[in-house]
Amino acid sequence: MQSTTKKTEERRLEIIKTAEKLFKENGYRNTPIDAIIKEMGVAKGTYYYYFKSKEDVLAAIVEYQLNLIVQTVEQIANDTSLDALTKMRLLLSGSHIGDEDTGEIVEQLHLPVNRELHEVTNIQTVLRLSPIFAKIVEQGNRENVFNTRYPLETIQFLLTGGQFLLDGGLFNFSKQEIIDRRLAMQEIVEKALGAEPRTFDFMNNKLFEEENNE
Amino acid sequence: MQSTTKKTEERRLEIIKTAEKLFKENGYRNTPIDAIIKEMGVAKGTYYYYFKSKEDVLAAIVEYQLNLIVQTVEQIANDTSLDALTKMRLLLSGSHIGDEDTGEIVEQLHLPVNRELHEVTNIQTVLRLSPIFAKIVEQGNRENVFNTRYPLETIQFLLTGGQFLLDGGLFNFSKQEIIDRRLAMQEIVEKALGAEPRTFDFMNNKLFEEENNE
DNA sequence: AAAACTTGACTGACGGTCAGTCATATGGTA
DNA sequence: TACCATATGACTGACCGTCAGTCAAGTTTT
Repeated sequence: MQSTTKKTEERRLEIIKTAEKLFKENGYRNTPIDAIIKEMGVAKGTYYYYFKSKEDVLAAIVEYQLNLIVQTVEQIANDTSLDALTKMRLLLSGSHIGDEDTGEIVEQLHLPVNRELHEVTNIQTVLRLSPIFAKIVEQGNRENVFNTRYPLETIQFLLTGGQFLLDGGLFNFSKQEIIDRRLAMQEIVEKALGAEPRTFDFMNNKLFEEENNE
Repeated sequence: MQSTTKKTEERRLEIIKTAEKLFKENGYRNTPIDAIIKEMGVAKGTYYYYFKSKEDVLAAIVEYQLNLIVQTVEQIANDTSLDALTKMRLLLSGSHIGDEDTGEIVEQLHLPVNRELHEVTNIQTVLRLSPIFAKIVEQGNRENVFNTRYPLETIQFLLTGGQFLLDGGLFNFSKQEIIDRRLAMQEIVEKALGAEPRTFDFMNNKLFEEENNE
């Protein structure tokens, strides 16, 4: 029973990973299920034994990626030895939150062809991360580095803005436009959370290191 | 020649309106082009004479609706007799920006079935309204009621948050959750624009009048 | 033997194409 | 003015290819 379950889980994961790869290469719409099963060398029915629809595997991909991220974020958020600002720095310094897993493929993600992928990811990201971040904000309130009346709602708003406007790949901004928006976002975050100006400088650290690369 | 051209425009609009109606009733995906042409009593080819794809008419619907809104917004924004805060009040008081045209149908729009409709609408709304609002913010800076370093980027962030989180129908929030988020949003807007607290009270006026209805 | 898993041919829906029809307009000719 | 030829734009609907999803039957595992 255990080995079966494990095997089943493996198959499921194999489909997820294969689909993820193909979706990122060619886009969700341009990837027929036939392509996935051909790549895997299995029959159509096998796919539908594990997933009930095409969208279903999309949701699974997002859930899988997001679980990894949530794990990391939660670990930091729950570390009682860290103050709120340190937690924020660890979570937000460098580039986007979602980068950890997707990493080098991020470029491909920005194809207009991948709207479906983004859409689901963005919404889920906001919904799952906001309660965790809200805890940190509350901690920051207690530590007197933040001053926020509605921690959850505020962080949810900020995450939404950041996710959809910057990380989501929905808007096709140029490199410079992204920089401008990230700088503005830092100010908005500081003001919204009631933190001192420049408290969130770490959000844009890497921006200037990489600025001259292209 | 003129009458021909006009007739052409009418047909195009007829398709847009028919498609809009069916999309809102049954969702974008669940509305085959065959349904649109059947409703109109024309042939498939007629549709493709005016639109090159199914997505094409979606974009046209959004463009049409948005043009109406942009017109209204621009009129207020360009009124030299109004100060920035009055403009903001006129544009933001009451409920969502996008309500003017969609109005009573808003409920239907919240079906999960209409993601495609939202997505395009949301993005376009942000892109087209942000430069106009930015002008108002700059005016507010000059009038010393606002204090914003990055007017365009800030307003774009705020619009994105508001649009996707609240107006977009992407998140299925309950009535109470929406109220909480709108209250939080007011504070964020005030802080981000550097306005005095409660300056944007008008954003949530109608909230409390309607609160007891359901 | 039962249950879990796999197969792949098949179906139906649907987006999109295209050769062709028809009414009206334009314009040349006598 | 009457007549014919040519062009144009709107429209038709049969047809095609793709693809998500089904299912009855087979194979493997427990």
